[in-house]
Amino acid sequence: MIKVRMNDKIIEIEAGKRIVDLIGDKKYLAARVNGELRDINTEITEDVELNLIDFSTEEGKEIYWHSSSHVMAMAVKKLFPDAKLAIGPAIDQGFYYDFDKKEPFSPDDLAKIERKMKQIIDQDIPFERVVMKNKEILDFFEKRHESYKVQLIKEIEAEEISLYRNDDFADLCRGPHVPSTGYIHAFKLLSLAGAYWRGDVKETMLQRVYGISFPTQDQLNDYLKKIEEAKKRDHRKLGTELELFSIFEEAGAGLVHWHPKGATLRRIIEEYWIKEHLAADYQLNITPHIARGRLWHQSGHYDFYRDNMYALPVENEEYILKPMNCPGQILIYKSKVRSYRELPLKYAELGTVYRNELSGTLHGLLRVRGLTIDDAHIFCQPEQIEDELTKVLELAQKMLNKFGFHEFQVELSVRDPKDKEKYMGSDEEWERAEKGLIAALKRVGLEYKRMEGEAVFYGPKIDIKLLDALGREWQASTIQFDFNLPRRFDIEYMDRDGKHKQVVVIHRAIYGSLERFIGCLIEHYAGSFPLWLAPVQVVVMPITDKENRYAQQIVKRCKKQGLRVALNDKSEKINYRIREVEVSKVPYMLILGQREIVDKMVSVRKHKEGNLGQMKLKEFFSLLESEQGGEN
RNA sequence: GCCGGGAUAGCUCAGUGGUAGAGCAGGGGUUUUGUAAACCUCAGGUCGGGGGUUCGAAUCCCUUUCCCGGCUCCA
Repeated sequence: MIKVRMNDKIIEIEAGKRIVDLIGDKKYLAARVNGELRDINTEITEDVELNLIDFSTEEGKEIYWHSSSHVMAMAVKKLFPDAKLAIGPAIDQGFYYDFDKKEPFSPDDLAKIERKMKQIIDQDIPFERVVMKNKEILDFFEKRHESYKVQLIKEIEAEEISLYRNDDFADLCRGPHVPSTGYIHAFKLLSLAGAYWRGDVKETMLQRVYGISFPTQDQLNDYLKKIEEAKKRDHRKLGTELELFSIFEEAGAGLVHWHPKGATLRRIIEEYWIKEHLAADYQLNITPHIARGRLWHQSGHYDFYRDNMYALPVENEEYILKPMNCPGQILIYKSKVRSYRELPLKYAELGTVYRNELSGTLHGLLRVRGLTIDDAHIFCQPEQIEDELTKVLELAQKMLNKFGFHEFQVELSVRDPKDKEKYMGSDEEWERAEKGLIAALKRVGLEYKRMEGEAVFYGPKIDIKLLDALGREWQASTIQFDFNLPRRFDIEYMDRDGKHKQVVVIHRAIYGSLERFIGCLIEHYAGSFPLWLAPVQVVVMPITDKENRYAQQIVKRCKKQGLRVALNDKSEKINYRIREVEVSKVPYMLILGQREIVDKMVSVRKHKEGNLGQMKLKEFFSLLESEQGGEN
């Protein structure tokens, strides 16, 4: 007999029993055996401590989805024996598997694969772990003509490698897996996509199938429903419905046209930005949209960014439509000798730039070709770095919070320690910059993820990412050191000791771009903007035309109060108009009938909440004032 | 840019080789309305663009633009 401590209970069993035999139901998918992840098909031969893993945990989900991807691959191999297996991992939400197959999958194939998966699940085929010597396993997959697996094996240094078998299907895999295919209950294949082998453009394009699975049908239904709900928040859909913006085929891809309501929203966001930046000692400047080619040669953009730049001929010279604001701002800095007394000097600009992004990457407002960066450049001395970075992070936090963004992913991108050659700047600069970034993150108390080797060649950076309705990450704020431009432009200041010294340049943006930020904002609020952002804040509605004059007076007083107000006096029933305004997501309606005229009141209806009853107009104004500031 | 799927009225969508449709939105009229859709009526489309096959194309083929989902890229 051996002792097993399982989920904090100790039981005695005979040696050689499998973990799964100790468990009653199929809830548990795998286990940690003395801390190590194992299949629950594993036999127990000695005293151990077991922690059972179910679907509710991150690990559980990963195992479940990974096993699901094996089931999908099994089905694909049965239906299309020529398809070669590439990789099939679990991802944040579900799983995928990449196949190399001559004929791409058609959407109809998904249904076929699903049916075959169902059969495989019904057969409840065991997942069997097999450990082989490196050489053996190589032969095994070579015989099966699984060339991608062969490539992967060749890169594994371990002497023994595991694979998982289900009948005649086998996949190179570390595991663990659920004990048998019957553990996969509710699943759905979601989409098809092309994906390069190893994410490399020069490699073969594989066929990727995405799917999701859950232990119960209800969970699957909930998930699918959630996706449907998220699609209703899509900023592209809401942008049209709420008349915020358009992107026209006839005008060009990725070029945003702001309608009056969208332009109002954007103007409010810009005005808030200006207010905060002036308060934080930034100075505003404005730089031109085009500049001579030689400027972009000097900055280095011409060498590194040419493919993304739009060029235009001007007389006998090439001009460039600016893809960035840095060179212009730097010229302003350099327009005279700067003293250390001026530093830190902070230039900010809502700079509209144009970038020739690959057509396949464009996405509503979130990825465009013409964008306005809320750009700023901080010129400072080395010893000012930490304070300045801290101020930027504080400002970013404050401003993002103002818009209701409280949770965001923060990434610190540093250079690849193994390949220091490919970066500009000295070791000293990199170390100082990185130290400053980390210290600032610590000072403002932001959790962050360190991204080794993700820095751009000219310096380390911090990125803050916002999520869209479907949970996809989009970079908003960014704080980047630049060791390149100060050298290329000889950006200096006169120090206290009378010597010219190279200045430290930090690029930073808080919104990232107005376009992307507003795209995320629309999805964040699902189009129901808080009062301070709503393009129209109040709609005044007389019930019949007997109240029109009173309504006009109310509109006038609202305008005088500084509200964005509209009158809706069309000859539709009041219920019709209430619905009309309700779906347009305007925060407040004032409904005026004979009663209101007699009592000198307004009847207030709040978006999503309904009738708040009658009040004096002054009371209404103070009600609005209490929520006018947004969050903070 | 690459892989796959798309594009029909302002919007959402039906229409698989034989005279282009619906709902909503819009115009006109009737209705004067009390907290989420009154009624009648009218108008609206080179079926994304170009080329081809066919007696005949929204429908089949080619091409191009744009969109969607991924991949890649993201100074």
